[in-house]
Amino acid sequence: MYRIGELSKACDVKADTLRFYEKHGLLSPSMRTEAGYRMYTESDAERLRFILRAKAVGFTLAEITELLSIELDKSNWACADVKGMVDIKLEHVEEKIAELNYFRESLQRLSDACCGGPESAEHCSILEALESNSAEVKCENHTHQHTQTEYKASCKVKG
Amino acid sequence: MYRIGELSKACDVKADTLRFYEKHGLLSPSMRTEAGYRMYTESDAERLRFILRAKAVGFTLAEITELLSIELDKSNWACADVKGMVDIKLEHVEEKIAELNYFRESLQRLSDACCGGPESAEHCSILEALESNSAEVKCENHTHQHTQTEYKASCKVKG
DNA sequence: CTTGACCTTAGATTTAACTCCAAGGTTTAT
DNA sequence: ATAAACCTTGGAGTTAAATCTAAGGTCAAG
Repeated sequence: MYRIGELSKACDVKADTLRFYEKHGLLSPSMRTEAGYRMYTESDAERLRFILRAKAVGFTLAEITELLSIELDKSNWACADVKGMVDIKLEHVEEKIAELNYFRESLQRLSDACCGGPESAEHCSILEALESNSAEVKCENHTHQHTQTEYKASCKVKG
Repeated sequence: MYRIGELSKACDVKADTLRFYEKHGLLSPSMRTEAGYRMYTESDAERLRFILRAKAVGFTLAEITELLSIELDKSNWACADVKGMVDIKLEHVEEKIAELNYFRESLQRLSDACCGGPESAEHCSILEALESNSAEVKCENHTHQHTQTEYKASCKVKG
């Protein structure tokens, strides 16, 4: 059992945010002490972590509420309805994964290109890395100085 | 070359949003007509698509600005600095991908469980699907009615 | 038995990211 | 040549998601 300050510290959110989530129906403490203090269980903490993860990948609180509402228990939902709902979310998530893979590949290409070798190239921005799908994308320092000695070895200047 | 309304329609954003992005340094039209109309090139459109993709996976405009600023051209950046910056973003993206995979697996498990067969189970919410890493997660309709006949066939009622 | 670190509520304020509005200039179609 | 459909700017308003403030109650330590 955590008091609001403890949970807030443990999950790196403000206590105010937890009260805000409660007011908006995302997360309510499982109990209150006699004095009215909120007491959160491990399962509440679990739910909070879910919310924070979902937020981190771009779901809005409204969408998260919807995700969390996917529960059959004692409801009158047809399981086909639930399945449909889940499958829509699933598609949504898969799209996001595809987009992130696109970013990852582009960033990787950019990272590999930079200081990766002595080859010359002009493709030195994210956007150029994105546009290009060739292996040609190489980045080499043209005019800029290297100030951090520990990295100098890996960066060769074109003569 | 697109006028603001054309680009806005093509990318499904408001013209106001494009002006907003311009004011905040994310995207400026490559030129203006004599009358002051904004004219966007294909490359501007490319940049806009990048912004929108990044937004969709949870980057803030400030982070996107930073991503877009990763350009070496004529700068005094040491390429090690740029590489460091890119690698940090890369880690960030990889974390997001990991989180989304976690969602995807959970949703998939939930989807598979629902209406997947006649077995009984109580694990019918996202949170329960998340907690569980066993194959036991099966969802079957207990008390709810099926109203959509086209789905009835795939849902078996426990007698 | 009080000091300081916690907690409570209600409500005001902030921040990011739009979104809208007013007053007016430009283009295009009839 | 004029109405409809564009565009311009500056500034105000909105929404989501916190974050802060004020006024006070609770609790463990010294």
